[in-house]
Formats: sequence, structure tokens, C-alpha cells
Amino acid sequence: MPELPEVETTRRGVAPLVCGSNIESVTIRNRRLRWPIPEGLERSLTGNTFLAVERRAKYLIFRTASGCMLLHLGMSGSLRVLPATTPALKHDHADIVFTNGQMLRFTDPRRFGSIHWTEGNPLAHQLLGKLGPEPLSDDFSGEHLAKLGAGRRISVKPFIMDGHIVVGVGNIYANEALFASGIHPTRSAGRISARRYDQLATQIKRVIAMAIDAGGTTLKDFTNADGNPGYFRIQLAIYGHGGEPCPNCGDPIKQTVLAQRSTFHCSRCQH
DNA sequence: TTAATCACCTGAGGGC
DNA sequence: TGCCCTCAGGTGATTA
Repeated sequence: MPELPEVETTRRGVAPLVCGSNIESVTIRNRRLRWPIPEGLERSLTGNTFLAVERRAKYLIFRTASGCMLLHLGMSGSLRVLPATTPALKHDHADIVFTNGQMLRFTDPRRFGSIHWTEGNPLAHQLLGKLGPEPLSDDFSGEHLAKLGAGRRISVKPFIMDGHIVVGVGNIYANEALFASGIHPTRSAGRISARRYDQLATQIKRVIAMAIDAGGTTLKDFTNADGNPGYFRIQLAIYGHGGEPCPNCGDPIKQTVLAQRSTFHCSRCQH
């Protein structure tokens, strides 16, 4: 289930394989995703060349001379570069075929992903324009969290998962960063000191950077551009360890539901 | 304006 | 073995 590190891993895997490749044809088998794949995407892409593959939040931006394709992997989406003759399977939604005999294939069983086309500035697209800073950028800091959290009653976990606050912090990394910071996930965003927000921002950066270095997180659905799983799961301290001893104090890790998401915390270490 | 909830979707896993 | 149910998750839309 792609979070920001998985998307970045996908970008790094795909970019060198598709940049500079000329698009010969586009096949859409099933337009039904979170939003329907736009009619005319085939016409917009065919004959073009991918100039660059960038990322903003969990969106991949495929730049061409005439516009950009925006792609979100959703919960279960994946991109692979394959020989153009590879037979399609049930959940293969789109193939972008290059003149060099390769193709970029988008697969998404749960169909939470999406594909868009824009001829304007992709960063100003309605889905990207109002997003918060990238977690690894200098714009994201404890000061930023403290400023936006002031006066807010919302629990800190859904607060840091809100893309308008900071992008790319999904459920797994929110659990891990809060545990590493010693902050209880239900604590109100407006009741956390500047010093603790500094710790939290540092831990969010650390956890996400580690996951990117490790190639993403392996859960049920994620494979990178080579079709191989990520390797971060073995380093998860708390996510998925409900009932097991806390690695710090040995107390059992509690599993609850907060804002409709599985939440893991240690009552002794987090407050 | 803020916070909570709903809706979308399907594979995996467990119980019977 | 097969059926049924529950769970998981990101995020925009809707509701309170």
C-alpha cells in the first residue's frame, strides 16, 4: 500500500527507464479508477516523449512537451516497465507503449488510484495546489506543525496525516513517528509543546528517509518498479505489533482505531 | 471553520 | 472445499 516512500521508490525505478522514450501508443482497458481515466489521454500522450518523472506528495508527474500526466497509486496501484508483448492480467488498467519495445503498465486491483492530464502547471492542479510541504523539505519543521496545530482540538495522528498540514505521512509512518517521539496519538494537536513538535518533525523526517533508503514498506500489496517488495517492514517498531511487548519498556502495545485507522501505541512510553 | 464520517474497492484471512 | 464476513487503506466529498 503505497505511502510516500513507496511512491518515491517507484519514481526512482521508473524514471530512468521511461525518460527520453517515445510513446508509440496507449491502451486503456478499464477507465474506472477513483475518477475515470480522462477520455483523450491516449491522444494527448501518443507521439510525445516523457521528459521527466517528478513527485509531489503521493502524485507522480510525468512531464511531456505538451502537458503532464498525473498519477496516484492509491492503495494498491503499481507501475512496472515491461516488454510491450507482456500479456495483460485482470487488473492492468493502462499500458503506455514506447517505440523501443518496452511499455509502462499501471495495475491497480482496488482502483483507488487515479490518472489525470493537465496542460497547465501541474503543481497548480486542483489536487496539488493546496497541499502542505514535503516532509523532507526545509519548509517542514516543528515550528510549522506548532503554528498550524495551535488551537486545534483534532488528535495529533489525523492532524499529521492531513495532506494540507504535511504531505505523505500515511498511517504506518504516523504510528512510527509518534511512537519514536513519545507522543500519544490521541493528544490534541493544540496541546503539544514546540519542543515536542520539533521532536515529531525530526522523527517524521527520519522514518520517511529510512523507508526511502530501504525501498519502501512491504505490506500486502506493494512492489517496486522491478516487481520486488520493499524491505522496510522489518524495521517497523510498532505498526502491526499490537499485543506484543513494547521495544522500549516491554508493556504490551495497544491497538485501537482512531479516525477509522488502525492505531498502535504504548501507554507507558507515549503521553 | 473544524471535526467526524462516508464512500469507493477488492484481496486476504479467518470462521464455519 | 467453499461460502460468508471482516478488515485494511488514501483521500475527496459530505455532514454535523
